[in-house]
This record gives sequence, structure tokens and C-alpha cells, in this order.
Amino acid sequence: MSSQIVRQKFIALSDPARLDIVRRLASGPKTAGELAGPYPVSRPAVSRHLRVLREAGIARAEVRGREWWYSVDPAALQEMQAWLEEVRGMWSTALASLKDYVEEQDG
Amino acid sequence: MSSQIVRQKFIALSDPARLDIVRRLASGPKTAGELAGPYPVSRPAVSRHLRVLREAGIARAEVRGREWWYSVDPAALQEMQAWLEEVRGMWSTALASLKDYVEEQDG
DNA sequence: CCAATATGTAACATATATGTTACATATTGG
DNA sequence: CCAATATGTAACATATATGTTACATATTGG
Repeated sequence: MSSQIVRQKFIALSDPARLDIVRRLASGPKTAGELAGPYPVSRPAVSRHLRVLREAGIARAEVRGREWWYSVDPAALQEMQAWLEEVRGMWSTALASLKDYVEEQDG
Repeated sequence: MSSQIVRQKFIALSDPARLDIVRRLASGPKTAGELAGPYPVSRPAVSRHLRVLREAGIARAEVRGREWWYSVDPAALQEMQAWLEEVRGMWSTALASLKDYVEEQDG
């Protein structure tokens, strides 16, 4: 998983509208119209947000007639979790080494 | 964990320099100077990135003399993981309900 | 067939983030 | 004490993201 790819996903979730859209999508697939409904911004603006989510791989769209049904891709979220887990793992290791070093110095 | 707070963390990791800084910090605490070293941008620019990471709670700084020692806060990363896990959990539940519904319709 | 509907895209204006240079502050070493 | 060092902050220029309006495209329902 390249750094570029994981970063694109962090960008995708860094906007309040997109973060909220993803949260709402978690309760099941929705059309672009349903998703745009609750926001004060225009529908084309939401359409752009949906594109950002699609391009980051966080959302997918299935075109059914004139409706686009959006859903989240849990694998994309899992990739983000994996990145975070990797950093936390490295940090634990680093902490352990640091502890050994300090103990060696002291006693 | 408010949506605002988790979003600030996603913003923090949406920049390539900051993503890289966090990755490098995982191998152990580093000074601002060490962190700025490898980048083509100016040191004040890196200083700003470090502030963004601090304000998001992802990095902490300990001032020792004239050096600022930075380290990652694994708890912040864990909060992000928890948010992602929550969405994934909701999605599994939604999928299960959808499956039940479809089965009811078909048979 | 055609008006209504659902939606994406283009072009542009504006808000926001990022970079630079200049500067302020505090600490260290002789 | 004071020059060198480490670092943050301020002010401003510029790149990037986001919003709007106008438009294009495809589908549906009568």
C-alpha cells in the first residue's frame, strides 16, 4: 500500500461533508440525491465530494438507470487502519528499545 | 470522540510531508531540526506542519533546552482506527440486514 | 415522442492551505 | 557576557480546494 494511496484516503476524510457522507453511507447504500439532501451546499458540490470519495476508493457507485447508488468500500477503511496500526507497532518497538537503553545507562 | 476532533486528525495526515513525518517519528522521538532535514521545503514550513500535528493531537513536543523533541501520540492514531472500525461495523450490520431483506423478497 | 427527473461536468469565483522571507525568543558554550 | 544555535511565529505570496451557476447526458413515465 503506497503512501500516495493511503494519503488520498486521508484527504478524502478531511472534509466535514465527506466525513459525514461516509458515516451516513455506513448505514446502507444511498443515491446521490439522498446524500445531497441534508446539506446546505448545492447538489453539484456534493457530486464533487462523491467523486473525491470514489477516486480515493472509499466509495463506489453503481449506476441503476438514472440513479447512482453509492456505498462505502470497507477494504479502503481497512487499509487506513492497517497504516495506522503499522505506525503504532513501530512506535511500541521504538519505545521498548528506548526503555532498554535507559535501563542500560542507569543500572 | 467528536466528529470535529477525528476530522482534524484526518486533515493532519492528508499532507505528504506530515504523513512522512509521522512515519519517521514512529521509529523514535526526533528534534524539529532532524525532522526538517530531509525535506526540500524550508525549516519554518516544517515547523508549521509540526504545529498542525501538535494541534491535532497526533504529535507532542517536549522542550529540552533549545531543542523541541517530537513524538507521536499512539492514542490519537487509535482514535482514528476506532472511528474507521465503527463505520466498518455499521456497514457489516447494514449488509446483513440487506441480505435478510433480499432473501425475504426472493423466497 | 418528449417533458420531467437524476446526475455528472465545466468554468469560474473565493476561501483555505502551504510556502517563503524576515524576525523574535530562548539556550548554550566559550 | 555574547556570538552561535535551535526553533517558533508573523506577514505575505501563491497554490489548492471548495463553492456556485450553467450546461450536458441519460433515463423514465405518460
